[in-house]
Amino acid sequence: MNTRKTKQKEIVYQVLCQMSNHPTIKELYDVIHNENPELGQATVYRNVAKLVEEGKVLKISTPEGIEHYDANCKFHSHFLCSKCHRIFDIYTIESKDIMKMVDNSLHVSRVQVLLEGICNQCQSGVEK
Amino acid sequence: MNTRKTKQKEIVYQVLCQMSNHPTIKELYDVIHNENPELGQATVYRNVAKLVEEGKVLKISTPEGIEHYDANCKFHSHFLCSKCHRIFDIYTIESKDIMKMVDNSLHVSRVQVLLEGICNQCQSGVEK
DNA sequence: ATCCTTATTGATAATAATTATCAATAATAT
DNA sequence: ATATTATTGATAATTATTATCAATAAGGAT
Repeated sequence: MNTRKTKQKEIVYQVLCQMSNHPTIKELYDVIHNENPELGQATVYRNVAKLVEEGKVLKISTPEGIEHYDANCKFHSHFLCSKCHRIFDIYTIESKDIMKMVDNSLHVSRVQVLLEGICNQCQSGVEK
Repeated sequence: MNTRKTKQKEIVYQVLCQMSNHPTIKELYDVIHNENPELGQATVYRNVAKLVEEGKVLKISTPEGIEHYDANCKFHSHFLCSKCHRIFDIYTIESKDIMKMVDNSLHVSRVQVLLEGICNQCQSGVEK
């Protein structure tokens, strides 16, 4: 007996799966806590960390500091809007095409591509 | 008169330029503070942030949480070793090749590529 | 060169994010 | 059903970053 299946961990994972906006821990916790007031935030931290270790959840690091999380672990890239700070998915980049550009003596287990710029909506003047 | 040239800012930049190991703020501060005991850490935080804004310094975000900084702003990618946690430069990836894979209606101002894996040295069993 | 204005600094307090602690609870092997 | 111990919940502790504010100094004006 080394790792146990708990209601809390299942809730954390399920809620994250339903969120497609790459939430921060805080945003994830708020949603979870709303429907499960007894589920504490330390538990959210612990379980998200475990899910990341297990490879079931992706941690997205941006230059804006706070980490975002994504239950979609199939390779894809992200676009961060410097204005509205939202993260969008980019599916047109293939990891194998990036790997072609890397010396194959390197043992690469993960590739993360982050684009930064102004999203179409912010570009077209729709103000915050 | 809007922004001033200060000794402190110059020191922060020069020391970072001499460090090729992508230091964290703490590592940068330690080196700076060693030779300039009067230069406080809030000043390092402030000036690094300014240099990043001005585009003279690059902020590198990794899934390990803390930010690293790089005075080399010419496009290049990074390889993070999951074992020794060092960051290596990768020069074989071209940003224009990545941009070819992105819908060109998107206004992209920066591209960040991070590879994760085990570096050659850790791979070959040289223990920590 | 001296004076003025105010951006910047240094020291530290405040805030925010994350991790550690620990008794109580609950998952699972026996 | 019982025993073992991983996990939880609540909170304290820690760490990282930002804000505050009086003192300093950059650099334009005189």
